Amino acid sequence: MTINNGNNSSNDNAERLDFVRQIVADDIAGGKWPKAIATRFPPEPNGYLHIGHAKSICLNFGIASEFGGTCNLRFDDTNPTKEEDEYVKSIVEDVKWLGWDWGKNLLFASDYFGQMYDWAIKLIKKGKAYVCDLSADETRAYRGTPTEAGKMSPFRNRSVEENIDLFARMKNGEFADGAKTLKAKIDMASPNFNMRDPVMYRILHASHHRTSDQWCIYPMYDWAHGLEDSIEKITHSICTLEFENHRPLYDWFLDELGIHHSQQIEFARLNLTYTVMSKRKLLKLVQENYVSGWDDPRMPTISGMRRRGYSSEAIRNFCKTIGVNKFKSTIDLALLEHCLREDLNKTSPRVMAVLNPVKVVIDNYPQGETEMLVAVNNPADESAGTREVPFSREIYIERDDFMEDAPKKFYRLTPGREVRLRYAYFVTCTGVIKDDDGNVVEIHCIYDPETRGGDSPDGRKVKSTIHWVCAENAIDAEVRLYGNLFTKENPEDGEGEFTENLNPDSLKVLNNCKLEPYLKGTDMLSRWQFERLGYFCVDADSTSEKPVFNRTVSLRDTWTKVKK
RNA sequence: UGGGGAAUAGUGUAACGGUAGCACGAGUGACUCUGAAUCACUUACUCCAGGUUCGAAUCCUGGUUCCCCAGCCA
Repeated sequence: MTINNGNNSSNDNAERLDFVRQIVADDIAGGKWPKAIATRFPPEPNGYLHIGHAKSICLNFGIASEFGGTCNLRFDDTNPTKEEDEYVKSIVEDVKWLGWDWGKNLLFASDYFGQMYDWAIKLIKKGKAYVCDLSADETRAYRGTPTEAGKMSPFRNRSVEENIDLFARMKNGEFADGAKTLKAKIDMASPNFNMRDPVMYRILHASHHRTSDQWCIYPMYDWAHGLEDSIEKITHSICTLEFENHRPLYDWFLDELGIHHSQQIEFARLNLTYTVMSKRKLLKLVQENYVSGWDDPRMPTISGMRRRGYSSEAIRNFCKTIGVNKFKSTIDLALLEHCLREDLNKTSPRVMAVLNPVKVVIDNYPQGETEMLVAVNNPADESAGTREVPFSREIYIERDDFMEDAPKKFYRLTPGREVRLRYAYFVTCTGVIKDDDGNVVEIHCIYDPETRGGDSPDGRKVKSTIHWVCAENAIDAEVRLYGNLFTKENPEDGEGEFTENLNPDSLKVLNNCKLEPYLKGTDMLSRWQFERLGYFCVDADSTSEKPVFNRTVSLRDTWTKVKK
């Protein structure tokens, strides 16, 4: 079966299904689930969402919407020692920003603690669970090794009555943290460690961000997750590869309980070059101040990317492009940037900005005069219209657009050469003024009044067009240029910690940037293309006196390749 | 030296016994009032060895390599 999910551009070609969608399609075709299919995205609120989560979000919500099902946003909040409400808020915001809708189903595993407790009692009564007094160290020792079976806990054969009593007292807080656990009674000789009497509950006298001090015991992932899926009548429980070994246990709990049994399907998590993706590592970057926070624009977090200027459309297209598979792969960051530019090119209005200004004086232009010239807002979108840009005798151009001794391949401004000032005039460089150290501080030009608007009536051509900003009306701005956070494709490479591969030049702040006046008072997060430079967005640090722009991504640049 | 997974151009992903295709990247050229975008072309792939078959990336056998698992984390 193939489906066509509407917003794909490849016309009549039905999209091929990835292996997860294939399973869902087959299940529907075979009538396995008489009602609509149901998926869920189950984050633990112990960190911010990142681009890897976006892959999972797009998979789960995407499948639900393509197959006429539903997708719940469910917090897997079973470990109060690591979870916080701040994370819940950010996750809700990020999923929403990505454009997905969970309807009324904003759910919490902690709401099911009562039901889970009852089911644990049921297993105890069936003789399939017991209270164990072994310490964490002892439990590890009893578990055995890959080649040797584990040993049975001396507490494995307590009576049902004693287990029920002890378990109730665990719940009531009569025992210290770690003193006892509830374990499933399965098979200490199983080659799969997860089946060697896994812990179902541990004692934790910790305050939970939602249930406060109501519970002294908290369920472990393996016990809790399938129950959560079952309660919500999830049909396809999609998770990452490392849970493949856990599937027999997932199935065992649901079968022993005889309750709704959803199918667990595992896919490979996303890896991206030049970035780390584990929450532990991202947390370290935040806590040890390698970055300014979870939403630092260099972070692969959804909030960081949003602040950097990514559109949710670009992220969703990326997730669609990379596909879904069962083996470890690492996506080239260039593909993410391609998806970004593809969207931004269509949607971002163009504007002129000079990041590294040098003054140009047009000697034959009338002193004290200013005129308005018409500029196109977005050549990729005619409906974006035009705007007026002021021009006068003194302007700024990019320092990189001038060279005194230019190589043959350099066709920007150089003494004696005529170039076009975008939407303005042809100008010819007549000379430069330098300071004592030989740095160019001012460039002198003459202009051709006949070329107003940027075209020459005599049909003469210029080799290049450069951008500029009128000196008198320029807005001063700060611009932040971001590079890769790490210097290595795989930040784990090398013998040291991954933080040793941090790129010291991942942030460059430019304080003397000049923007055309059209940009005055622009909205937070609004996205622009600075012509010939890249895509930029307004940062939250902007003030009315000084706007701050983030460079989302540069334009593709064959010139720097030519320079080699 | 136990168990569970997986291998297709540089990267990612299709092909479901019948022409190994697509995207990104890289390269070349065209066009251009953004050295952008756009367009055209080029480049390069089935982990290995056997077998079944008219025909194998696909099925079988045996190997190789990589990933995951011994938290009272998820």
